[in-house]
Amino acid sequence: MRQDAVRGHLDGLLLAVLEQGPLHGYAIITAVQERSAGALELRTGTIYPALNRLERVGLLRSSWQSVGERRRRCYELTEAGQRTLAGERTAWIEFTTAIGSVLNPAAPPGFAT
Amino acid sequence: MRQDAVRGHLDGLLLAVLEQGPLHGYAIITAVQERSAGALELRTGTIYPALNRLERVGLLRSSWQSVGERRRRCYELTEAGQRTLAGERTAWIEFTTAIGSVLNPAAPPGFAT
DNA sequence: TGCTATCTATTGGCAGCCAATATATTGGCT
DNA sequence: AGCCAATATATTGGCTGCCAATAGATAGCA
Repeated sequence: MRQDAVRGHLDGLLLAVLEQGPLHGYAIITAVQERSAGALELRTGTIYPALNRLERVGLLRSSWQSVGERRRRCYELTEAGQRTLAGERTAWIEFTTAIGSVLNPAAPPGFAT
Repeated sequence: MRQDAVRGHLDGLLLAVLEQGPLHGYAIITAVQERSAGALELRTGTIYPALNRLERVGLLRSSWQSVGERRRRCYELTEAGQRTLAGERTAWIEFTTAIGSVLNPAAPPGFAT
């Protein structure tokens, strides 16, 4: 998988893994990795700025937690984030439909199978 | 549809529309537009450099044609281009599978429907 | 005489992800 | 005790690759 593959779809990925409950940054990376069967390996330089941006625009909310001496910053979806996630899913379908129909055109009308 | 949406998939689109026969640049734009039901509107600044690049690396071959006074540059797939197209289709499936499985996770094992 | 469609082409810009880098804790293995 | 991998957060600079803007030419129609 091309490293740059998530370009344009990162927000949707982040929102999606946070849908089922709060996660901290490192856990988000592993969650995306697991759910994509290892295909998508996000880097810290990719997600931390993105998470900050998503919080800044009100799609996420964060809070610091402590596990012993270790601090974690947990992110969770806001209501706006949930609505945006729904929009991202719709956009994803439109996107794959568009590209897919060019890449694999349907048989023309009247084409006998 | 985001304008920037084809990023990373442009080559596949160009190769795919050329699979069924040679086309010139302008016709490629309309072909992509039609096959995507209007969703994808490529610009000249997008495709001409891309077509040149694909020819330079041997995936396309071009020839000038004349229709009256008007000149057209027709592109067609080389054999390498056909092989690359097949690879692009495989990569597309892997890509959509990866993103899709994160965006819309399958029900976990044991989840009663 | 314009306006739209057809046709090719180049350049600069910039959005957005990544590599590299920095820092610190924790737990297991030897 | 010492080392290393895993866990955890964060920033910066850079580059890829598409797009907007621009340019120019022919053709047909109102």
